[in-house]
Amino acid sequence: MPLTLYNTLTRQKEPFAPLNPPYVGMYVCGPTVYGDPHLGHARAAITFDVLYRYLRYLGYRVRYVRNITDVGHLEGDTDEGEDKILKRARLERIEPIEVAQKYTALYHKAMDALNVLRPSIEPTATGHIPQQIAMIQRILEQGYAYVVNGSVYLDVEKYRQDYPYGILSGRNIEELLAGSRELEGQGEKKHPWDFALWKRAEPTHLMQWDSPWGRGYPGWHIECSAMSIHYLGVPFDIHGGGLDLIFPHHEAEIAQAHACFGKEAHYQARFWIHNNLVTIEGQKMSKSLGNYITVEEVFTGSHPRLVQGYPPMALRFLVLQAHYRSTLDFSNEALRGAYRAYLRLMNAYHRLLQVRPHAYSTYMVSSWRERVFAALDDDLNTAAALALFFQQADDIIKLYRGELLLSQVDLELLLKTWQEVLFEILGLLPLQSVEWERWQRLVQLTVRLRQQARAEKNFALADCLRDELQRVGVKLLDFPDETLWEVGERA
RNA sequence: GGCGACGUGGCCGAGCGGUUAGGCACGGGUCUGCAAAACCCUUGACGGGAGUUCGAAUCUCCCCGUCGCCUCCA
Repeated sequence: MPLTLYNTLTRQKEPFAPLNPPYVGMYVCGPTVYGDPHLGHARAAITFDVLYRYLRYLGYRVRYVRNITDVGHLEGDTDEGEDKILKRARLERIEPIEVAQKYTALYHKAMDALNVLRPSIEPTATGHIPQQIAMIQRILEQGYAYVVNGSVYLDVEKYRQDYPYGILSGRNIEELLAGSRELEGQGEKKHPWDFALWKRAEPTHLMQWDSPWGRGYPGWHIECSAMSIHYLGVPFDIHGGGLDLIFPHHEAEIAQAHACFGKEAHYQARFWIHNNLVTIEGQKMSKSLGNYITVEEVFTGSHPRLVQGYPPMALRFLVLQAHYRSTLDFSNEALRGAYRAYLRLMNAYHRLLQVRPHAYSTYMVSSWRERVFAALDDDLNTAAALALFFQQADDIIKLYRGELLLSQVDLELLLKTWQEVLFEILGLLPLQSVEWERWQRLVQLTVRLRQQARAEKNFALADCLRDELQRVGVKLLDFPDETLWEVGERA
């Protein structure tokens, strides 16, 4: 079965096939770097990280472009709004570019911790002003934009005569207009739904560039069109982002692509993929509401709503346990559950590494493996795929103890599936650290000492050792003939 | 007001016409020096109502509720 993905554009799952196999062009809207990376950033990054990893696993040569937005995006919806990065710069009393650099670094740090692979290309908006200007110029030449007072706007009314505006979001312009609030400060535009491609800058505006229309800065949506098309051509295979970007951001991108390149642009991308949002106790998390939890806070537990901190993989696992198109409600309980579940799987993996093959198998591995990949192929159903691993986790200790048997071939296939899916595709990290080997030997020694104490009926000492091990996060499994151990939560 | 999504057992979360999802937590039992783990067993679910169907958590309609987008946001 081929990989199928839900396409927002067509509102259905479609088999994925690249335009120019084996190459795949994928563009994902990255962060606007003016604040600490939060749970929403983590979810989006992990979602598309898994898609990226899976496409590569399937043998595609993927060029993955994820931008850094380091300019523009006004606070309000009027011409007088303040650029968010500039506002941050003013608050922190640093240069705008320092704001961008600082938060880009924090974003990278957080994503690295979550084992999110860096994209092939990570372009910045400020680094691609010429491409944006060129695109705007061409849109003007095609007659789909107009210049007013040093600003350039996309003429949606004109565009609608030739292309469907609202195709991605399912929006109807008349209704949109009727239902929208009265907006102030839009005097320059011919119609309220026109949007800026280029904005005239006041002399005091800190970030501005020369353009054919005077000093100014790019509009809200042009950077993604310009950069994606610059690196991937048009149309390209996959365009991704958060659900909240569908309108107006992605709708505007499609319009810009058509306005610039005509029907050849073909909705800019074949597949439009959107991940759902993270909620906190059922409520939307957003920068503007100020109720967001940062990735760093999850690690340290230093947020009023967090009971304690958890390692990065707990968060990654939590994200993976939900389908990317469902909302994910974040809570202490959910995070704790995810961490425990992660530990259980990783302990099973380490046990699996120690299993010895036998002459024959007592159960089938290949059919299980097929079901795992069928889940991934079904619109990246990571939750269903993980569920299948828990099924196996129960059997691994039996394999280890010889209560179930696998042949060399089956055992290798099982191990390969665990490694490929859990680590390579889902991007989880195993428990090992640089200290793992040394740590393991110390635990082993302590376990043996306890066994000896038990043999001598020195239960006080034996229980003391057990409690101490528990405190550093070692869980003991006593069998009649041996004692095994695995990694648990720290007491 | 328009567009869209969703309501699944204590919590999280798959399923999209008929088979146990799964995870976390919980109860009883076996085992154990005591525990843990394991195993066995049990409990407990599909917001409400009507309809389609041999059969619905899954399709249709209505109602209730929640959330998102329509303004920057992943």
